[in-house]
Amino acid sequence: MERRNEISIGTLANRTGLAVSAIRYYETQGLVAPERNAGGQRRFLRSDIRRLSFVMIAQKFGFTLDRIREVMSRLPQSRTPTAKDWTEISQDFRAELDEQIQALTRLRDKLDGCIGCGCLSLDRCALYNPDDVAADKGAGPRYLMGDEAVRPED
Amino acid sequence: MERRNEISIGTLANRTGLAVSAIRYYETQGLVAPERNAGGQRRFLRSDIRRLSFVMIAQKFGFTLDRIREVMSRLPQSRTPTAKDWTEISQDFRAELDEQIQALTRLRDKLDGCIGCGCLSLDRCALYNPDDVAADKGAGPRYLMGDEAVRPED
DNA sequence: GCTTGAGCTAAAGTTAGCTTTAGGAATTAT
DNA sequence: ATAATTCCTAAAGCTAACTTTAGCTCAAGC
Repeated sequence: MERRNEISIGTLANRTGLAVSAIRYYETQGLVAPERNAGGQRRFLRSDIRRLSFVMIAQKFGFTLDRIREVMSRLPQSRTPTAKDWTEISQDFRAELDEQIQALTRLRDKLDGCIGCGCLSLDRCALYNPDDVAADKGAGPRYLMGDEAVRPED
Repeated sequence: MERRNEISIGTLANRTGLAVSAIRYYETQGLVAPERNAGGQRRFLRSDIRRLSFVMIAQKFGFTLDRIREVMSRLPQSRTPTAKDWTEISQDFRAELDEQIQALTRLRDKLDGCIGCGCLSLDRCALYNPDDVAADKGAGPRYLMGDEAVRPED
């Protein structure tokens, strides 16, 4: 039975458009924390619809689930988050999003310079500098170029 | 022996900062196509330094290896690419990059509206519309919200 | 001419973000 | 009361972009 203010995973899936499997996965990642009923089935709160909507929006912005969990951890634990609570953490994202846009724009402007000069591979190229976009999750140094031996005809 | 204009995988790795294993992987993905010497070892051209530099730059912009291979396939096959060739395909990227920046900016502006109204989860929310950033590689519908049952206190 | 470093292949492992599968158990509908 | 849904867990699979490992060969230096 779905009691007032309690919903099943299927209902939550329908409301959010997420797959049931995705919601279960989000639980393992600490993004929602449903209770269980007598039969062991998950019982979510209606406010979890908003919670997962927030997750989906943040993902559209390119944030990782880890980062999203971090930001959401700033929501009050003791009570159901209000509209104001959501607004506040949204502003955090807004700031990061701005940075990301700016980083991408800077990179684009550098590329413009390189298109002009046609080098694209010499170590004096502006793209050489790693003052870049986002965090590269991969391992290793990954620096660009350093190709002093390339001659014009290469 | 490294003959004039032929370099080993190790040399290429040093010049680009890439790991040897990454270069081998790029070969499987059709991003470079080295020849082999008598002993079966890869022999790259010096111009491959520029090729891989281009790959690295494009990756910074967030392009997938598949997309990069596609764009690079427009380079001349019959001769070593000139600076002008590189400039031309760079402009393709430049255009896509612009679109991406604009999409992100639009999304940010929508978020601004939502921060203002504090809804963040109602189906009249601007973030509901999927005129979005990039292609979502994942499967499934993935629409946002549609949460008519959420009441103010949720 | 032999030791050591560089290279080779094939296969398995890694992270993120999920989905799919298999085999049961709980709910809901009739 | 029984059939049809829905849900459960655990484990394996998937894509991207690589790395790691194992076991072996090649090439370069002394």
